[in-house]
Amino acid sequence: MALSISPTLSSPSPPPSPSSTNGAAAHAHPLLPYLDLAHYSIQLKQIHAQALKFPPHPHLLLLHSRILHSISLSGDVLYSLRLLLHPFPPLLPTSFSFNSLIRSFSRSPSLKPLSLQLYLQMLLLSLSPDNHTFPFVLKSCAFLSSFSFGSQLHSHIVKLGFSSDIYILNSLVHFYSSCARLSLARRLFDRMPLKNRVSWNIMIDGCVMCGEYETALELFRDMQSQFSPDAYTMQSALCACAALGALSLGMWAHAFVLRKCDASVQNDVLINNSLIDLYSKCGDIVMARRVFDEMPQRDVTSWNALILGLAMHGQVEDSLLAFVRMIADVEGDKLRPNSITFIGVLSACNHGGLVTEGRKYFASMVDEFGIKPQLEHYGCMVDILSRAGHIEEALELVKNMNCKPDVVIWRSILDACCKRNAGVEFSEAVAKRALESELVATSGVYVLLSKVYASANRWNEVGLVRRLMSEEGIKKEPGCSSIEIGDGIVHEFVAGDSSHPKSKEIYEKLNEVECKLVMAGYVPDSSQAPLVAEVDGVKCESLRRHSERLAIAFGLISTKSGATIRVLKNLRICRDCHEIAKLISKLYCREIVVRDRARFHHFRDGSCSCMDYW
DNA sequence: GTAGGGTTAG
Repeated sequence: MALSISPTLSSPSPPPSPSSTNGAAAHAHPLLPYLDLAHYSIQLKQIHAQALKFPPHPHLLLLHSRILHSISLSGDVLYSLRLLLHPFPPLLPTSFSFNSLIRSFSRSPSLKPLSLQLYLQMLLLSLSPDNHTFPFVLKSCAFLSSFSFGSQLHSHIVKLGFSSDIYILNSLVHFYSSCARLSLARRLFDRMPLKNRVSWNIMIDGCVMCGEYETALELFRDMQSQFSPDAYTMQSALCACAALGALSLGMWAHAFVLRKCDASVQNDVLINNSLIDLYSKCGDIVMARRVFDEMPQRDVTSWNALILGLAMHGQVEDSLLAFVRMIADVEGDKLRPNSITFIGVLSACNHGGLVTEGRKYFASMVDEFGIKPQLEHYGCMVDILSRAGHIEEALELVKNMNCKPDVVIWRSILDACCKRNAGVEFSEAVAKRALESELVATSGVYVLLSKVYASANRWNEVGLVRRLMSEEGIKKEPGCSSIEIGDGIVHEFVAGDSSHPKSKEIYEKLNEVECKLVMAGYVPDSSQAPLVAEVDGVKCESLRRHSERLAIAFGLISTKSGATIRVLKNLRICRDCHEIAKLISKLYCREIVVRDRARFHHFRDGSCSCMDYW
């Protein structure tokens, strides 16, 4: 009996070119062409209802599979799941129907765990996974970082003879790098009998995800002998350059997009967003703004990147103005801020010390925009309050948080206790909470606690902290600064470094600088370096060797007069180096840009863009 | 019917 569509059914217009991949049998049924239109989910359900009204039909099994597949594509995964588990009339589950559902589940963040369950269910029903099954399940494993599940899948793949399927291999490489097993991913990648552009993109992105930026860029170069980069490739390359923070490298990557990529890549929103981020992170906020102004289309992330970039560079007013422009729809972009927008806005308030505005934006995020604050928002807010001296209010906020405070939040408060001399006992209590909330012990809290003791002149306790650290095998992260000189070569310095070939000249320059500074009235401030003081014996000597100072001195002797000196530092810049950089910028007529762990400092004519609030 | 893309507190 032929199925017919009832007159009351609101059927979609027939597709322009009915297609099916299931061979002649698929074409045999008049309903099948409609089923490819996955987005007609209501109509699909109506077709399904019609199909159920009729007695079993020779094509019903096929029809059921196709309905399930198409509905799962339309996004109504729960309907598909019901269809699979409670089919009426009884439907024999097939690998195809399971694959359809596993795919739907692998695309939804909250349902990904269920796709692993479905895979197991498939095995229990003695259905054989095929070449389509594994990419979907591996995608879920990658997202969930389920290393053990994915490794077992790898064994199944080998056992079932799929080890040379390029889709499966690419999915495996992606899975291993998502689980931070980069060497496993790389081994698999290197041994692939055949690689395509996607294989390279996955491997490059894997390196970026795992922080292997130089390797990512090496692979990027290697890839080009076989494939031209696409938007995915460039996205990863730009991200690697941004993380390395070297401006000339970033400019090279931008030039690459402009010269070697077609218009679709150049106009890609994600690529342009990455360029805004790249220039912000490489210290050129003017170029970041230019990319933003000139990009053909913008989305929320474009605005977020601009707001965050401006905040990071201390252009607080412009950052908040960008937020106002964004919500006022001045550009006609019709965008609503998301939770990350508020990270940017609160971060701007924090860098500018704007407590009242910070409170206002935090409240409006919840009341006006209905965004539930996350740990990161509380982190910003606690930092805004405590750095401005409102430590009690910060603690009150922590008490009322909807999530557990992490070590970052406690460290913010401890940092404020330290800077504002909140009292040793109080600070000790905060340090205790910070240490308790730390999953893996790091040096940060100990360093702050030692500063608390140092500012109270309790040197015995400073020694005690040091002993505790060494007993627990915790080492202070060494300060490290880098500077890129003209030709793109990056020179790296650690505190007290004398390994650079030009070390002698660097220290001579440093002596010259300090003589000039002393004559200009500079007095060293060693209050922030209690731990180093003990190591080196003499405080002022240790301050003189801070890595950022060596990098700036090297910049002075290696770049032409008047050129901007750009330095990257892994830790926060100390107060004394900050003071020195301001004076150097004036005495030597140089702009000095320092990116430290938290933000950019632009030193110009004796003052800093952070207005000494950091 | 199959693989790969972004921004986030200190």
